[in-house]
Amino acid sequence: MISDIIDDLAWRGLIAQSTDQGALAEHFRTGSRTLYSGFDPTAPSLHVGHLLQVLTLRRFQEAGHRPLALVGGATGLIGDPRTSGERQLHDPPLVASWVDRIRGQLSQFLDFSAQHDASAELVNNLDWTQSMSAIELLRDIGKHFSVNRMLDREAVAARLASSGISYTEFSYQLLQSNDYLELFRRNDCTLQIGGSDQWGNITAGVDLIRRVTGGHVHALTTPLLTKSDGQKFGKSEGGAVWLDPALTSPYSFYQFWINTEDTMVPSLLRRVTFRDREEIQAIEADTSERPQLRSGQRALAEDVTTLVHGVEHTASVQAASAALFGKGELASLDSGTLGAALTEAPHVRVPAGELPLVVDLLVATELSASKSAARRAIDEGGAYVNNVRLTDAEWRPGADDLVHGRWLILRRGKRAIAGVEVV
RNA sequence: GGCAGGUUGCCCGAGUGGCCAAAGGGAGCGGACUGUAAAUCCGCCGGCUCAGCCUACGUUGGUUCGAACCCAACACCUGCCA
Repeated sequence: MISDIIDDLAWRGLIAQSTDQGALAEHFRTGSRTLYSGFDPTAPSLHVGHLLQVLTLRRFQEAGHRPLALVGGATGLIGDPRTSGERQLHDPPLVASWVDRIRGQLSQFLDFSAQHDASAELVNNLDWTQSMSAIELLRDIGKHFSVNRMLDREAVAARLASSGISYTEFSYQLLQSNDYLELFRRNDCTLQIGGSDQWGNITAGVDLIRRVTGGHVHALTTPLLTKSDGQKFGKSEGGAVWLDPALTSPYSFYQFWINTEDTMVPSLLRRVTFRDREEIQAIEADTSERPQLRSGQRALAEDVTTLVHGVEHTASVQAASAALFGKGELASLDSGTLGAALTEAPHVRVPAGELPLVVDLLVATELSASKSAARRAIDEGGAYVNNVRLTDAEWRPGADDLVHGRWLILRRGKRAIAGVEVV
């Protein structure tokens, strides 16, 4: 157990902003506390961007505190203002189905049977928001909010200056603040954590609690993960990296972390793994001395994939990655190893007989988005079959080209590999 | 409600009758280098039955041999006024 959780978070680079850090540290040093973080159901799954919050809840729990994971069944129906523009409202039944899926995902990261007072709990703000009347919201909650201050919030200000903002989204802050108030009353919850973009919403809750109850509670935000060029972290091949294996396969998930750029390895190891300081510092040293070994990326990918997909899947995708990206010839792998590796990677099955044109196979395996893109890849010298560069877009593989009589290994560029199994 | 401006490809943005699948930038992709990294350089970057054709510049209709560009109506956005 970590004796000083706040100190540990600071070392890990997980504190972007907080209310009085001395008081916060003291608060968590002197007893088992309850904290929460909220997750709005805006999609059927959480993605890697949410991971930081979930794992930070877990760190608090491992330090003996009680985490509440809130799913925004109510706030998800409203939508937190984004600078980019008004969100599209989703139908309540759809949001409800997302709530269920996200509850399941959250539950795998926290311990619900913990001893003492540290057992985690899942809560849904729809439970207390649904029954609230308009009068209650406006009189009991709204009266404590200054529109002047709400307008100062970055996302709101940006929207006012550009596309405008609906009353619906403008009201979001009231609901989130009320969540904090509710959890403070029900569970003596005294800390809310979130991404640094949530600072305004969280401190609004802190203020509300003080005004309504006189109570003093805390706020802590984690830095948003960004790449070295300032780009948003967590996108892969144009899409989000999801935690749901049906949306992002464990193989792709593992590959995402393996491809982490060197400069991000130290901060990610600290932020998303549970290794201790000595170990992380050793890995960092090794990564800077012998970066080509990618030991930091490997540790990172292994740990995060294990957290999200479990030990077994991690072992499978590690073996697959080692086979597909190993130095040896793919054809020298035995049939079982190759088959297992290609099954983890994206793959398609085609019937024996005359095989499709290679451009069609590139599309079928989603290595290329269209036939034009596939032809382009071949023209540019970026497409390979069985590690041999293709030169003819009209090429059609024959029986002789199959490895072990039934496999074709397709590759686009250096990293994207897919299998074709002839059955 | 009135007046003005705007709506272009994944994003930003130029284009105001034929030379426009549409400048430039970003993102993305490939190649070279390397380490499944970053940076850099080069190339690509709507689709297809690919020397051609089809879709596309808010929507619908019109003018024209020909429209992203002109006209009309509608929708939405922004600003100013009420």
